[in-house]
Amino acid sequence: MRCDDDFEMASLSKTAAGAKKTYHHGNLRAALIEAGLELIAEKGVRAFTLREIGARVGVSRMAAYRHFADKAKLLAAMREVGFAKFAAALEEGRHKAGRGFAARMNGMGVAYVQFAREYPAYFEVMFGGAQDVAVKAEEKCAEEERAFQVLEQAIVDGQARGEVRAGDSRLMACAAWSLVHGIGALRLDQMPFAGGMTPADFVIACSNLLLAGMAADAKK
Amino acid sequence: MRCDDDFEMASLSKTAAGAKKTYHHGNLRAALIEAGLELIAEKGVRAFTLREIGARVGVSRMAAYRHFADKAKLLAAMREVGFAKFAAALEEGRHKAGRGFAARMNGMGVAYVQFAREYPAYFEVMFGGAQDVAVKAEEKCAEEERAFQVLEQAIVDGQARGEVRAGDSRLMACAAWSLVHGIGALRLDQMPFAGGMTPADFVIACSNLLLAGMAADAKK
DNA sequence: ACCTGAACACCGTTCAAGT
DNA sequence: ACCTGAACACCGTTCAAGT
Repeated sequence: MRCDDDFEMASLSKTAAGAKKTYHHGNLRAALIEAGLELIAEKGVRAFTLREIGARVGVSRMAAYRHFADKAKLLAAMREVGFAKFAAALEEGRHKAGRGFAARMNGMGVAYVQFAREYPAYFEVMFGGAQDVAVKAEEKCAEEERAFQVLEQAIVDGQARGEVRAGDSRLMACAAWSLVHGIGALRLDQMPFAGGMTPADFVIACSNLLLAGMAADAKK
Repeated sequence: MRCDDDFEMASLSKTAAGAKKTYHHGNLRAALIEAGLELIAEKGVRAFTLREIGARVGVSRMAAYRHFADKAKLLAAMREVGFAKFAAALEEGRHKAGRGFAARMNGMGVAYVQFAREYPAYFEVMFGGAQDVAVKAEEKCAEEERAFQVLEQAIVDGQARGEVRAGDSRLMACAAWSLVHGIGALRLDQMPFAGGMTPADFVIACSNLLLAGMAADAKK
């Protein structure tokens, strides 16, 4: 009943410039990625189907196979785009913050959780269980590693300036990453909190507890 | 080709006692839950289908509808069982640990991550993105709340005994929960670490950083 | 090269029956 | 009550064509 829709196949110009580029000329790939993200944002990963994406873009359900070997490969491409955006968001969070170690870490932490809230579709594709085992193997995309490096570098810098205790910087980066990831994944920042705390304040309050333990003058 | 398997429908006695109870006598519900967990453990949530589960238990693909309104309701039942098991694991982790605040928190943290590793099927059902929006609404099952209470109580106790700094115990519980959840969800404890650190050691090292910041004598 | 329709082996769910 | 088969509207993916 809603299968034979067959709606306007001629709607081609949807680029920002309004250029009349058709999908026959090279932008199908990007259009599929974008449509996939929109679909997930609207209806969740469960609704992510090649047929629906094709319909949204205005091509047959088989067109995607010209650009991606299978559904998993499209998801992997979306992951890559997501991590690039994510790494940029973390870097911006650090840059907009003050110059101190704690300020930078808090800035990145808030950016991390904000990203999860603002782009749930990306977050779901990047960290959700949508990928099957085959995709999990090749999970390590370059942009993911870069995002982690942004965080670890802040800790190394903090140690160099004597603001952070000595020790394995990678371990500390993992701890900081895990903390904010947990908040974002469990959406804890959106729970009602005493004192009408904003989501950002909540993240900073949690982050400060960990930072106090990572400080150069921390006990033990 | 592997559709018409139709293998032995007479395999009924699978209970621990070996009793000859058939699924016609009341244990179909539990059998479906168990088969669902096994299926997810073997092939991931993607492979979780009512048809396959029915085949494993030896009933038609429609039998499940006698006990669950739809697929989501079966998943919700599995969630409930999972959180009960999880809350018990956290409590055991606290009990087996020493009497100090840090020991208890570390014990629960290790138990949390160990649960994620040991029962990935439960963890996936409990926290994964498998649930669609409709299920997310009724997400708050009683056992989940209980698991959180176990953690928060440890912090309240720590404050009462002067081991933990003053402040919102719920916020601190959220921070501790988030930290170990992030480790478990991202499987960070299974990354190769310098010095041949065991998964449990890794969790404790991360946990100690946060605990230092939560201590009564922490700076700031 | 890039796109398509038909076909195949799967899904969840509804419905009308069977015991 | 509890279970079943047939049917319906969906899936991903393969294959043989179309331009």
